[in-house]
Amino acid sequence: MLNEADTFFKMLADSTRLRCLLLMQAEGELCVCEFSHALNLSQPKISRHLAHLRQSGVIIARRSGTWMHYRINPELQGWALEILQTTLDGVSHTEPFVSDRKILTSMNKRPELECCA
Amino acid sequence: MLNEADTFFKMLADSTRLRCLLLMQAEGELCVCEFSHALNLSQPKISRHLAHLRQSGVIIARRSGTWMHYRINPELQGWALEILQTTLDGVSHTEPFVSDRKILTSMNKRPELECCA
DNA sequence: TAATTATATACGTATAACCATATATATGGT
DNA sequence: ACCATATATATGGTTATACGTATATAATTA
Repeated sequence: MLNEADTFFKMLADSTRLRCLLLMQAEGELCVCEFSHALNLSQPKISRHLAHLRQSGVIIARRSGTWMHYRINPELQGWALEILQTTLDGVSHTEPFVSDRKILTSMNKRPELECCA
Repeated sequence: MLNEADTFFKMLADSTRLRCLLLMQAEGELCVCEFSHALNLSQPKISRHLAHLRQSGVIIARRSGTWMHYRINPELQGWALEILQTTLDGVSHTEPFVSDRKILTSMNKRPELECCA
């Protein structure tokens, strides 16, 4: 997918998806429970949006045990990757993005940070 | 408007609006008849999308006689302006953007290029 | 004032997007 | 096999978006 530029922007046009994307852009790989905790949104809601992002090719997934880890697709076209970074730089100091990162980094029992990566 | 980043991306998430925006980003100020001609889309369709872009603050308008000239809002936040340029650079060599510009520049009787700017 | 050109809006409809809740699957451990 | 945890999907309802067509407004000119 992602032949069409407007498809890429559709993925950024929902606040839940944008928060997830910028969290990944800032922090790298994250799993569903981390998104759910950081954004304080239900697991099905997060999961559905991540599935959406994955289907459109913006992110990729990796399973590790029961955890699914998601990250920005490094094979995205250069301009798309650049836009993600520009957006992060532009809005990372504003809400809700500040809180999202803060809550994430203060989360304990994060899967990635334990044994099982 | 445009407090919210996802609102900005919503504006880019429709192919008609994206084509109009990139045409403005590339060519500067344009009027409705030029969009309608270049994209080969009906006047009401173009006009409605431009109104949408204007309401969200992404573009601004200037009247000159019967013509309405639209252009990218120069007071957009820096990151938003940067994204428009990055997008243009990234996709301007692909369809439908190539054709749009080609048809625009080969259009005769363009208002801006005559007396009445 | 009437006609013409350029643009904007209104109306009805179709489709798509999002949501909350409930349930299903998948993995690992006992 | 059973249970617990992590994640995914399905269902039904609500709202938002986009569309084509018709019509309205706004400015210009005769």
